[in-house]
Amino acid sequence: MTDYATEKERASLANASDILSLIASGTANSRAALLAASGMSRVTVTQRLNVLLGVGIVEETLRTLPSGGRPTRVLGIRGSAGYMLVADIGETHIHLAAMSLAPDLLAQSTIAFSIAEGPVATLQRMTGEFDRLAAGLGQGFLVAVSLSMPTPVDFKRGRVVGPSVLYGWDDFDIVSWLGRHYKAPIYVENDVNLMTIYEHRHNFPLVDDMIFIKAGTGIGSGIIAGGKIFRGAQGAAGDIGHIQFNSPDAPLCRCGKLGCVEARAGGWAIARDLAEKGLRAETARDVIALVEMQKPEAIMLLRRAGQTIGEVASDVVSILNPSLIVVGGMLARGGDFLLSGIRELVYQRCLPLATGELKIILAEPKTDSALIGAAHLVLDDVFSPAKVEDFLARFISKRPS
Amino acid sequence: MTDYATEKERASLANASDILSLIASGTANSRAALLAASGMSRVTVTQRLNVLLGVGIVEETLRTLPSGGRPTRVLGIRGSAGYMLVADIGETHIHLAAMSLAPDLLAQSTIAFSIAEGPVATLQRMTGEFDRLAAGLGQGFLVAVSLSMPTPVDFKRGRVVGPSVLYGWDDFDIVSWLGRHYKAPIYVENDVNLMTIYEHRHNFPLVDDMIFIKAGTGIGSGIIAGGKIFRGAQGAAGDIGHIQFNSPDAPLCRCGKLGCVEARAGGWAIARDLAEKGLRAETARDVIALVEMQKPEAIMLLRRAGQTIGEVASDVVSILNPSLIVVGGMLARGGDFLLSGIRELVYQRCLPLATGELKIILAEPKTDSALIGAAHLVLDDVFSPAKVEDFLARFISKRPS
DNA sequence: TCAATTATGTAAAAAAATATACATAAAAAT
DNA sequence: ATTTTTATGTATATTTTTTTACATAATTGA
Repeated sequence: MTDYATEKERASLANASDILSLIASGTANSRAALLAASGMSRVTVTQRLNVLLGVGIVEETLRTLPSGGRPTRVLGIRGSAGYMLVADIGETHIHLAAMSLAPDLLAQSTIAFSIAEGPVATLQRMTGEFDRLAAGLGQGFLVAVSLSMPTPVDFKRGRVVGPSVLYGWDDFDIVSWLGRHYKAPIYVENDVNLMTIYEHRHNFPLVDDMIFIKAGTGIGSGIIAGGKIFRGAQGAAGDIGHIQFNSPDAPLCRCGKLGCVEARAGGWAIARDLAEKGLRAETARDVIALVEMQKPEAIMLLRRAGQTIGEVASDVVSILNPSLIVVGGMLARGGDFLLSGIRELVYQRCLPLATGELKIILAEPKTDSALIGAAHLVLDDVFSPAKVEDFLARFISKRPS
Repeated sequence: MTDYATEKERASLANASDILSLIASGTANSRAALLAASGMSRVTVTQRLNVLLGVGIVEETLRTLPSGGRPTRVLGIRGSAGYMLVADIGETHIHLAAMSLAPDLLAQSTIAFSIAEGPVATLQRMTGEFDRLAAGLGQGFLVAVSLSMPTPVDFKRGRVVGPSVLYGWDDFDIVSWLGRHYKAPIYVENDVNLMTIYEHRHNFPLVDDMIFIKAGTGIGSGIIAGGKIFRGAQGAAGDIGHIQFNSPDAPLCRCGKLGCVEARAGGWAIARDLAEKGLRAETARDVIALVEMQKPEAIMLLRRAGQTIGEVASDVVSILNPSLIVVGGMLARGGDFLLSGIRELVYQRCLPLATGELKIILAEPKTDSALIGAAHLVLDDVFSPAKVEDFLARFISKRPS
């Protein structure tokens, strides 16, 4: 008898998946909108939605929308229906967290990390910490694990690729390793792409074509093309830090080439130039500290860095014609000192057609944007039309009943 | 009685639209594949497919695929089910054609054109010529009209945008004007994007991320990102001709800026430099003629142009990480003299991660690739899941019965 | 040649979805 | 307060789709 009921439930849930996807993506957030968006009859929508409400993956929010008549009751994913484990691996620390499906931070912690540590030891310590965080939540459904890496990542294969600052991680099969520990999808993505996803999903969900530039110790960017993150063939898209400009004084980059953007405008390059002038600076943070102390040398170099970034940004604008550029990373805390140079070069170099509607703005300083981006990445993928059915199957079989 | 039958037919056709879309996109090309791809039952697929075969929009091709058992009968759009009117507006001529849905050339003609002529007079002459071409086909179903423009185009709005070489076309509502003459969708797109679509759909349909560079009198490019043409916010994406490089000898560009790629490596720039050296050259064609005559000056300048294009191509590779770059346009007829410089700079400047799998090749010389691209654009859009239903409705109401 | 394999068609029964018609609910507009 | 408007629920008849079961078709491989 129970078996029969479960069978029934399984079948209903499979059918309900397209509705769940519409709700999760924000395409439709009410019964009326679901009717229009799904093309199904009201009876069917009602019935399937009730299944989703019944198993607790969707909820009626407290919010309503005025409609001219009876207000629309807003539907949404139930944040507490499951949790994600996310981690942002930096160059000195790893920031770990458990997040709800809202996505909201449920619990977090930070552990030390050395780029020399190697993947196995690191992942072992991470799973230990993840397990501790998860235990604090009590029972719950693990939706996915999602990692932010400070290196290029081949997203499809779930691996660090290319010469990386992380020793021993190149081509290490992170997904398989973590897959032995967690029976849930594992995502691995580059930190700049995740910060880009955060800015897009969290702040500018309606902008279809935008760029996020991270100006920190290094310089990188992420691309939203047609509303989706664009990764390129190897996941290396947006790598603007090592675009070269010729000039008589082209400085040597840490990649071994001359005149890279990063060697001119990255935090480490500015720190190098400041040190030459006798000021103590090693990191992007030090540079910003000096700028905030109004040191003229630091301000001048940050302005010049803005121009260099503007030079490469103008290439990006000519090639991609975005409608928005968001500038983040530690150097963005230098505010207009950085931004004005970027704007100057972009408006000087690009054709009016491309700059007419273009906005170039600063990101809010936010230390955990990659972490939240990692959560958004999970939600976008797990609830996508192609995968939502798998999600639901896992959800009903694993949820505490 | 006939009314009832028509009602029935209409309803069946609306349901059959998703199957038509799968066939047209190449996602499924057999009954078995349709079963798998559509998720519908065999009975339903058979029935709907029979409707499509019955009205003559789909056909069983002569081709079969070995399967290990009974061979798969391959399905496809019936080429003669309708025709498209396409035109490639160049700077001195307009190339017009009627094309089948294959897409194959059914009839074509060329008329003179002056960039000073203005849109109304031009479109009037074009419709006259289109009507003549269509009359030669006898009765038939007009699927769409599609135009290739030698200027930036805002595809969504169907208009020429930005300062253009065509006087009076800027912001002229081409779609509305032609819409009064033809009761069919009207498409207007930039020629480089259409050449890009041609290369992608015709030669490299499986490549998801590629760039087409047109090196002719001017220099432009088109971007395929995630398997689709990428246009950017204003349709200006791929505009690499006016990316600037600093150098002491930066030449003046026709856009008014100094040091643009086009002013260094465009056909007009090379002709300018050749003329300075006493050789007679005005167009990209003249330049290639001199190269084919083995004139050392011309070869040298073409090589150098290749390096300049390689410089901007390396920016594109860093930003987009494509897996293929196709180089076309008149200058591409210079073969390795152009290509080697491009390759040299890209491999020198880009990180191995981005260049490891990258292929850089020449396009086949083909004068009507924009024209065929214009046809592919129509087919991709008209049979897209979102629009295929409209297509079918128009098809049954207008087809000769 | 014959078995194995995959492709494809279809009748009949069962299941699912829709259309129709009639409800109630909760706000804004009057 | 009452009407209007939009949101939403549901029983019933009807229509559509799927499932099941049994076919035939056209190859490859033993």
